[in-house]
Formats: sequence, structure tokens, C-alpha cells
Amino acid sequence: MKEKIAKVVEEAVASLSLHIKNIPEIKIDRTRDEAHGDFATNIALVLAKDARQNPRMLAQALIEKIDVTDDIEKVEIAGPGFINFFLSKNAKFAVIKSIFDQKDRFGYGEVGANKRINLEFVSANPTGPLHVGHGRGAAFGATVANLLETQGYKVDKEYYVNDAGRQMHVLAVSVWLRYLSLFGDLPSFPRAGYKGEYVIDIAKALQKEHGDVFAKDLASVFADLPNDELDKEIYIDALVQNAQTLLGEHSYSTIFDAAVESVLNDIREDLTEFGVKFDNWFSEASLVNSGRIDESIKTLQERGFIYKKNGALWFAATKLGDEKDRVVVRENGITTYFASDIAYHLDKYKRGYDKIIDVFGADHHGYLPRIKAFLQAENLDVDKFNVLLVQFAILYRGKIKLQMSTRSGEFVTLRELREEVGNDATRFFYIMRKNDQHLDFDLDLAKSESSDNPIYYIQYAHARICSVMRQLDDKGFEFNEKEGFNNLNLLSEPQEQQLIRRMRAYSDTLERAALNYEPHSLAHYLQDLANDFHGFYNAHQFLVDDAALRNARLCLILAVKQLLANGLILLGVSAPDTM
RNA sequence: GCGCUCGUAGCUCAGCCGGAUAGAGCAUCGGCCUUCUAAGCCGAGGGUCGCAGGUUCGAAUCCUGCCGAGCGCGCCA
Repeated sequence: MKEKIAKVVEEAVASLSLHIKNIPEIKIDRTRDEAHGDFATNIALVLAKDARQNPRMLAQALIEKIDVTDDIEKVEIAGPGFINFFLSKNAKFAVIKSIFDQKDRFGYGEVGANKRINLEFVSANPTGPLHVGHGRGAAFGATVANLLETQGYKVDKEYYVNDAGRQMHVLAVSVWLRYLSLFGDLPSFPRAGYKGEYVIDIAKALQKEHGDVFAKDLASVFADLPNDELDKEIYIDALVQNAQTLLGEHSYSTIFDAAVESVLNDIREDLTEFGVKFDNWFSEASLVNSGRIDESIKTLQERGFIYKKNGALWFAATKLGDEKDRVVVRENGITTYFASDIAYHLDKYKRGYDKIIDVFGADHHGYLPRIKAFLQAENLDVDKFNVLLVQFAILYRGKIKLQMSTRSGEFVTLRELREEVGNDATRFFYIMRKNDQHLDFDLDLAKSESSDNPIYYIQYAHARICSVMRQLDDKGFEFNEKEGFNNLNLLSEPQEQQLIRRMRAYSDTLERAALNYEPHSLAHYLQDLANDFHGFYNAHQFLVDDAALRNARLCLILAVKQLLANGLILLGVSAPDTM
């Protein structure tokens, strides 16, 4: 419809033969206020200056040239020179039929044209269970993927597994120490070690499967160590060294692999329960083992962006807009996380995606310039690359802010959060706010069964419609779809008009939410739609004796039900039949 | 100090690819259940859109400066 009107206006503009060099694109907007009709254009205002005409006069001239079709009931000038279009009733009712026909695919678009997108999100280090911060990234990424797919994009959801870094050794040695403590008391546990309960669970599982084969004399385990109090990082590195020598390569890697596998399985299970599925789990270790990290450093070297300083290899990122040059190979010969990331992104580009999107926690935003720098150094198309930042979620219990700290091992995990407030409310609350906005997550509100809770408010609207359909049977009526569609013109109450107006805006909202990566706008839309419905519900009866009106109203609310369900499912939230 | 993000009602936030009287929820106050789920609805009050300039026919929206908040500035990941 929008395109139709744009075309008509465009023709009208052309027919006026104004002496203007470049006529801007005609923009047709949905009006915010019903009094302004259904669509409006500001073209007369935009052209007025160049045409050296009064905008209202220009608008008048345009209107006279506009071919009014059957769909448009009225065209008028308003305000400083807007042209407002009023649709005919029949044109407006068409949305109900479309929803019935297209069902769960209603509002889908094709701008994506099957283009392939790689969407990387969560990518938390497999050193422990996911916490509430990761949850927001998970909900956001999964929803963005759903939204993009509605617009015809092919989205690969990817989790980058940092299974190669130093942190993994810290995890392995933490597990081993907990394992050793099953045979005798340890003198101490390293400050930098992982102290969570899950580490002990992994240790116990190891004991169950392997018995005491990894047990070593504690004196040798803690022999020749620096002071933990002085520098906990140096201390734990030394412990890792001891572990590797005492256990030997085979035993050490058995523990290492068991630790990584166990944590990863937990993460996978957690995300699956949360309704977040990945197409690809990309292992950092696979980059290391295949030599692709060295390879990518080499290509940078050939292009003259690598130099040696203080025994380390540096990437000259400042040449390409970054604040500092970055180390890729440390003095001790170990490559940095950034080196892996170069190889990883190179790999994504090689896989031929049209668009590559990384979802980062906001604390990683400083990372963006260096990635852009190496993309340029590698002569890759930087415009294909996008970073979406997700701010932190702060948990509240009513007014009380919950303290979270990873170092003590007392963090709130995603699983704990899901178990307390449920998956639906968790998913919804996470995406309710714009991603780059801090999120106050009120646990009490998320759990409350009242209209204060937006998720229940929307689900309740859906359940109410289901309930109406059940009542229909009880009252001995039957829904006659054909009769309903033949009598849509009976829907003349303001609440009915409002619902139709709202439903007509769905496709635009969906497209906008997808293209701008803004799930929150779909959430807000659903709240508005539910609000319109509840208003209608309280003002009028649906199950009236007049069959024509009854069936017409049922058509209307069944369309509403479809849209509520469509939207909720895209957000990863269920649409229950009863509450 | 430099960089990124943000500043809208008492609170939590929409609106920000320039447009018509700046919206919603919560909280406060006042109404609505012999009728399809009151987990609901209707109404009222509440605003220098951080401040000051600039661009424009038109600025919450774009630009500059200032003030304030958060985050980032490792041979960590």
C-alpha cells in the first residue's frame, strides 16, 4: 500500500514539471495520529523551497494531480503542508484476511533476499556456567536472528568457543586441585583459581571415572611456587607448570578435556533449555591446531603491518585508526587472544557471508577499532562487519540491587535466574530494553502475576482470546468464518478501528525491528496490541446474539491472537491458551 | 587524560535515518466485576526532552562546546 501511494505521488510530482534538479525520494509514513489519516507525506514541505512555492499551495497542486484509487477514500492537506491519505474501510479490513491467509508468516518481508548472515553471540569462555550477563546476549542474539529470518535473511548463529587460552589451563588446574582435595586436605587454594561449586563436581566425576590415577604427592604439587599473595597470576601459571610435569601430557590433557567438555555441555544444555540454539560451535583450538593463526599473522606480515619490538610481534593498528598497536605474539612465543580473533574473522570472511555481526558485551567495545584495523589491513570489506553492543543487566529484588561477583564464585547464574522467574519472563525482560541501554531487571516484577508484569499482560491477552473461543462452544455457538468476513463492515466501534490500525502497522514494525536489530520494538508493539485488545474486551461483548456481528468480531480477535502468538514466538516466549 | 555509550514525567523506559498538541508502564488520586478470566478496563494530575549555541520553513531527533553518569584504555580473555 505504501509503495502504491508513493508511486501515485511520484507521478503527480513529475506531472507538475517543477524546475528542480533532483527530486528527493518520496517518503510515505504511517501517521501517528488517527486524525491525520492512515498515511502521510511531507513531500510538499521538502520541495517547497527549491520550487519557490508556498508548501500548502504546492500540496494543493499535487493533490489535484493525484489519481485516487478505490483504496483511498480521501486525500487532504493538513498542518504546514502535509498530504494525508485516508484509506477506505475495505482496504483497512484487508489486513484481517491477510493474517488468516498467511498465519505465522504474516508480515514477513523479502529485503533479505536470501543473503547470508553470520551472527556470533554469547561466546562466553567455557570456564564456568553462564551468568546473567551472558543471558542478555543470548536472548538478544537469538531474537535478532529470528527477526532477520522474517525478512528473508539466512542466518547462521555461531558460538565462538575460547577453548585454547590460558584461562582453560587455570580451569584444568582448578579441577585437578579439587580432585586432589578428595584424597587429602590442600594447604591452600590459589586466589586466581576457579572456586565455583561446578569445579568440585567435575573433580568428583573424574574420581568416579578414573579413581586415584591423577593423585600426586601434595608436597610436589606445591613445590617451588612463588607467593600467591604477591602475584596470583604468576602463582597459578607456576601451578599449571607443576601440574603438567607431574601428570605428564596424557593425564594432563585428560583432565583438561574433561573440564572443557563438562563446562561446555553445561552451557549447551543451559542455552537449549533457554530456547537458544546455535548452528555452529566454532572452536578456537581448531584455529591453533590447523596453523591458521600463524598463517594469518603471516599475511599481515606480507602486507607490512607486523613489526618486532621487545621480543614480541606487534600489529601496527595505529596506522588504521586504532589507539594503540597490538601484540599478536608475546615475548614467550604464545599468540594472544587477538591473534586468534584475526584468524577467526578471516575464516568468517572466507566462508562468504554477506554480513558478519558480532554481539559483544559492552565492556568489549574497545575491541572494535582493532578488528576494523585488521580487516582493512587484510583488505576486507569493513562494511560487511557489524558490532552490536549489549549493556549489562543489573538484577534487583524490588528496590534492592543484587551484588554479583565472579571472583568469589557467588554469581547469579543464568540457570538460577531462569529457574526463579521462568524462561518466558527471562527472555522478555532481557529484550524489553534497547540493547545499548543498561537494563534494570526486577526479579519480583518478572515473577509477579499482575498487570504490572508486561509479559503476563501480553500472554493474558492471548489466553483471553482462547478462552472466548472455548466459551463459544459452551454457549452453543459456532464460528462461521465466511459470515464473519462478509460482515467486517460492522466493525465500526473505535476499539475495533484501533485494533485494525494497530495490526496494519505490524509488518512495518517487524521490518524495522529486524533491520535495526531492535527486538525491543517488537516487545513494545505487542504490549500496545495487548493494550488495544484488553480495551476492546472490556468495552464490548464478542459473543453477542447477532451472528453477523459476532462472527465479524471473532475474525478480528482471531487475527489479534495470531499476531500475539507470532510476535511472542519470535521473542522466544510461549503463547499460552490459559493462564 | 583519551576513546565509546548515554542524559526525556517522582521511578523504569519508548520516541531519535528532522516533521503536525513529546508517549507508555509503575507510583499517586478517582471510578468500573448479576455479562466472554478484574493476571483486566476507564479517567485525572505530573515535562525548561541535562545546559548553551548552531544548521533548518521546522530540532527531543542533526552539528559544536560544556556539565553529569557508565564502560574501555595489558605481551588478560
